[in-house]
Amino acid sequence: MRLLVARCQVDYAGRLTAHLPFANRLILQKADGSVSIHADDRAYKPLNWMNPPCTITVDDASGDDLVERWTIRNKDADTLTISIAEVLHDSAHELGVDPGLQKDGVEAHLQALLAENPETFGAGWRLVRREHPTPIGPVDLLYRTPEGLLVAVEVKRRGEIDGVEQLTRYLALLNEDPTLRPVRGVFAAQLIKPQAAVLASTRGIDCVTVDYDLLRGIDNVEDRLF
Amino acid sequence: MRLLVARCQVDYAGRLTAHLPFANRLILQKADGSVSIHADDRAYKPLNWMNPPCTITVDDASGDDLVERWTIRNKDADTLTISIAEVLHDSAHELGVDPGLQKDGVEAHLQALLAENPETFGAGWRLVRREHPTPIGPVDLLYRTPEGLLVAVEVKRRGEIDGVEQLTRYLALLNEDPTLRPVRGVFAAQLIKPQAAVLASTRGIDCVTVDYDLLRGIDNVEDRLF
DNA sequence: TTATCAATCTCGCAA
DNA sequence: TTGCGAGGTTGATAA
Repeated sequence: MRLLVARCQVDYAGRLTAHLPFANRLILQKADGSVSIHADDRAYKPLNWMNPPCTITVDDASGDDLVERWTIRNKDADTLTISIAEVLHDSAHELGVDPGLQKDGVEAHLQALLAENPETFGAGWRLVRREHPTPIGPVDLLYRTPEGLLVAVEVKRRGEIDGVEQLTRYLALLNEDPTLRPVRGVFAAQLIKPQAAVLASTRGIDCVTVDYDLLRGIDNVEDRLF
Repeated sequence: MRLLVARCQVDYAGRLTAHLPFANRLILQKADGSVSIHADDRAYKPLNWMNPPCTITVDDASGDDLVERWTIRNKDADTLTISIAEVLHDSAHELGVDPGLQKDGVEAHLQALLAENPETFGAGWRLVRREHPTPIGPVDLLYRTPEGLLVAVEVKRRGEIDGVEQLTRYLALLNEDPTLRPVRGVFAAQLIKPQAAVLASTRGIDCVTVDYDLLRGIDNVEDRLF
């Protein structure tokens, strides 16, 4: 990884065109060839960047009163041009391959917990299938109630309007099949936004707010029993 | 901006929990207090980060064979813990405030061009209003055809299924108003994905693929005439 | 390769 | 403050 602190001007041309006037910035060149330009604020997002794979060409541009000019291109012919006027710091470091991030608590885990705990929705519910395939995508969870009715469940970490729309499309499709009909819908999330809840109710979809920590607790208790 | 290259272990607890085992990484501490941790690949996304505003506490952790332990917290009590075992590089740089990015070519510009060129959709079309307000959000463009019919246009850079859903909601609402009814819909984008086009046709919505460069050309020609 | 969907999304704007 | 939509979204996964 090369760390370059420099007074520079940056131009990007690709899906949009963007320009950064001369100022002091950090330029990061990584082992995969990627480049990013950071200002002295915001943790997450660089001012400009070029994702790998890309190629870097370095030109002498002393005629333009520059130390160097970098031209970085990817396969879509997007170009990032960095005009370096003054170098304030330049160092390189061998970091090696990163062992990578271990995550927990995402939607997949929530779905798995709900698959293992059908009673979250109602007494006597049974899981029919996870990721039930349809032509327009998989239904997260499909249950059968004690009355023998099918219920399609859409799981989100945060329940927003898009999720209700998605479930609505699944329900319309499932209810076209006479062997399944009638199929009800349940929108399950850790947090359901009011607008999503209102839209769901107009569609006849029930909302269930899920307590992730509680479910995980139930799961742990069951683990201990077995 | 402080640049720290160090062998470190990182733990995040917030919306999810995540763990990074010991390895050499770049730690960026910026003037706004934010912190990000980068591996030697990927231009855009840090492995871990904490957005501003946040507070950093530095502890001596020599008892754990560490140089330092940083604990970073935001207002939601998310915590990012960086355990630093060895420092390979440490430098600080005054960059000043960045003049910021100048952009062109986003959806807003596309919408402006379409507002100025109603004939893109049909001869004799007139613009009624940009950002026509409704209770569920603004309709991008509202036109009247030579026949006196209203047409709501949703503009996207890339036309996908969500955009069709959005326009459908607007049309349902507009058509509830007897003083406007009937209102047709047009989905306009630089590129319309097949799935979106199919969904639009089932909703009776027309699709128009817009050539941004051509429109901009027309615009330039008009500028010259005036 | 393409399509789909989640993300500690981030970021900006408006109510 | 919250909500909503765009983003050079990025990134992962399945078809």
